[in-house]
Amino acid sequence: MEEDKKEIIRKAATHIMARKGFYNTKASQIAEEAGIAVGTIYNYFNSKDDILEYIFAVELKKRYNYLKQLNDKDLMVMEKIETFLIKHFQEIINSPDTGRILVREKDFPRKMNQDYIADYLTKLPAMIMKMLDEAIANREISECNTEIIAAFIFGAIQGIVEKAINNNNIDILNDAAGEIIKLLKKGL
Amino acid sequence: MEEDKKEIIRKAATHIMARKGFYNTKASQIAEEAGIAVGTIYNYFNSKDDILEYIFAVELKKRYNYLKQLNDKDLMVMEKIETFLIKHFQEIINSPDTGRILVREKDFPRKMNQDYIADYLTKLPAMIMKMLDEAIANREISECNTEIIAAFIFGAIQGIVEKAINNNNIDILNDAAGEIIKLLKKGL
Amino acid sequence: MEEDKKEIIRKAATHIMARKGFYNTKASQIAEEAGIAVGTIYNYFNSKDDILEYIFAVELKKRYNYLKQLNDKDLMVMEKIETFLIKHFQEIINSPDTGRILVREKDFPRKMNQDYIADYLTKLPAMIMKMLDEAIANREISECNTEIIAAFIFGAIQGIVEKAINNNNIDILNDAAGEIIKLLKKGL
Amino acid sequence: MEEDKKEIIRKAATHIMARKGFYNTKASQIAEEAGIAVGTIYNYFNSKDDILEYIFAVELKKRYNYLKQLNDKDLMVMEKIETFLIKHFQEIINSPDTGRILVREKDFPRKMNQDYIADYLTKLPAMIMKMLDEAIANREISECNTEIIAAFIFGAIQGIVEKAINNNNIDILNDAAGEIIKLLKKGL
DNA sequence: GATGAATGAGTATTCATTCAT
DNA sequence: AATGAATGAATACTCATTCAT
Repeated sequence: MEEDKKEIIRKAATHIMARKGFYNTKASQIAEEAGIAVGTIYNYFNSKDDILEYIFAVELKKRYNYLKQLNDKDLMVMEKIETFLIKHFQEIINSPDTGRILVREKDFPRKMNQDYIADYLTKLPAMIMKMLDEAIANREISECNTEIIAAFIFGAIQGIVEKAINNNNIDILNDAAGEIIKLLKKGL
Repeated sequence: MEEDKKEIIRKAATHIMARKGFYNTKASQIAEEAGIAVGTIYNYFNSKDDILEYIFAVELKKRYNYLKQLNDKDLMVMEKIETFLIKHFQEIINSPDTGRILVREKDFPRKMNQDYIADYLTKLPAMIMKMLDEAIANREISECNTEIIAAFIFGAIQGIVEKAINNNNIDILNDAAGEIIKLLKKGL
Repeated sequence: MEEDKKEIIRKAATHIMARKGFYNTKASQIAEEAGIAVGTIYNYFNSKDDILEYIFAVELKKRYNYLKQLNDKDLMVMEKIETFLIKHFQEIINSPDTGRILVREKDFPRKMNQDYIADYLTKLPAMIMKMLDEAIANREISECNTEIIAAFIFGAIQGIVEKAINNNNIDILNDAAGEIIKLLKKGL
Repeated sequence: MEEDKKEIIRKAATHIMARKGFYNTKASQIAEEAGIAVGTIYNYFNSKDDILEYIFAVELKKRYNYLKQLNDKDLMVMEKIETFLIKHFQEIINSPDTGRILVREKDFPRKMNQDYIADYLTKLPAMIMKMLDEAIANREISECNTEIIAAFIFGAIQGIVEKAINNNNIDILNDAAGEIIKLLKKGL
């Protein structure tokens, strides 16, 4: 029951913030979209900032779980990366609103303790870097500055998501994973 | 004289906005940093939004001019892209504050007529895409979806700039252009 | 409940605006006089302009209702005008603050849609003119330019109210209706 | 020379204030209309308030002089009043902008020492009252409350001027004096 | 738990006035 | 005397958050 209401608020907030941006989203608008009273929001979240944190937390958790599950499988590293990209893009296709928030609001100035946004920005690239290091060790790809390349890949993904959303052409995400992997496999 | 004052304000605003983000930057802080009165800001800009637009306009103009100049030279397309990347990263190294604003505030919801931020987001990737098309025509690189790849490259650049700034490690930008070009040359 | 709060604000605003004039009345002063927070004003009104409009709307409605009620009665036209004047002056005597605002702020430059101030200035004289036309038709008074005379009477009323308020001598309003009617009956 | 510049400013201010009202008239607009710099205004006036005072002062002086001149003539009192009304309306016809300011801004909250606006509001009705008293003494008109009737006449004049200006029909002022005098002669 | 009216701290912007040139 | 850039005090209005019901 409590989870339900929290989810309703998260979805309403995602809807509005994707369209107006965090700072132009009013608590009252979220409440209206959620079909509840403003006060109710504060029974589930401490602040507006908190809602944004939670949106990131949910997405981050999905990616974590997926990667954990992926690690147990017996796959080439580049295949893992590809599978992950496909999964990531799939999530964005399912909820472009969330996608827009992930790219737009990731640099949000933080004040909170639990910092899922910082995690998102730090840990995901770190995991990509780790996978690249592994791939080099396995001699799947040749030597490179994996820190730079990981940042490059992480940014590139964001760039494509942004392009897809701004152009209102979510479909390009379907081809994107393939195209990127092709580039990376050849290029690395 | 007028330009001087406008420049002073632009620099002060860049300084503060890079640290606090646009929405957490107060007009009074900009004035203090600039060593002028609050009212003076509004003798040179119509609004806070206007200042951000201007910051983008200045940077966009620099890139335009550089690319125009580059087009006259007799270079391979991939060399042009490389040269441009080096120039771009050099600018960021010279003013990381500006770099941070370019990546952070680019999705800023706009209200103004003159829209330099939108231009920055639209025209720069479009120019990269055009260069890629040219490179394919010249058989410098093999066929690919240039729209996706251009978005990929544009995003990747932002990702690296962001990483460099967030990690307070501007130096990686020195290597970044080379590393990226190596990847692209091989991969495309 | 909502009406109560709106009324409280209307009265507080009337009190201050009568003393300082619209432009020298601060939202904070109204709030203080009303014993509420500044923000609360804006839960009931969209703007300071809106409050002034509402003050006029309330008074206009009173006059309308009174005239409607008067029309059903079987009276000579000049008696109706006299009765209306008495009523009008009585309202001013009851709330000189409102009276002062009605005469002082009627030329307020308007920006709003609902325009009760314009109505007040247009419809009340129009009704007086209509009554005069009727009186001429009934041969109660002789021919005259009713447009001019209506403007004359409407202005005259304001002049007396202003005089009464400026001289801090509200009592003259008690005699005013009689004196005016005497003049009009003889003069028209 | 100094008078010239002061006159230019007075006229420019009259033009703008008649259209926008005192509080919506900016010093910069007056300067622009006058074809001078903002600073120059303050070489001739101490403040914006001061300009409005001056506008009233000029008009008040005209009426004074006219009345003084009128007193020397051998006329019935009611003829004097009529002549004065004609003169007053003539001035308004010549400069409706000034007319609008006289009626609109007369209740302007004063802060200054020299107070021509207060004079205008006090002395002109007082002079009308004095003339009425004289007329009663001469048995030109019958007994009445001259204070009320003076306020009535003064307000009535304003009402007609306002009507003429609001309806953009200055011409009714040509008939107004006659119509009013007819009413007063018969009615008093 | 849900509500939504009340709160009041917070800020962009304006504009009369000044004064160095 | 004329200028107009610089000033900064002043204020309407917003909106996240609270809390009595």
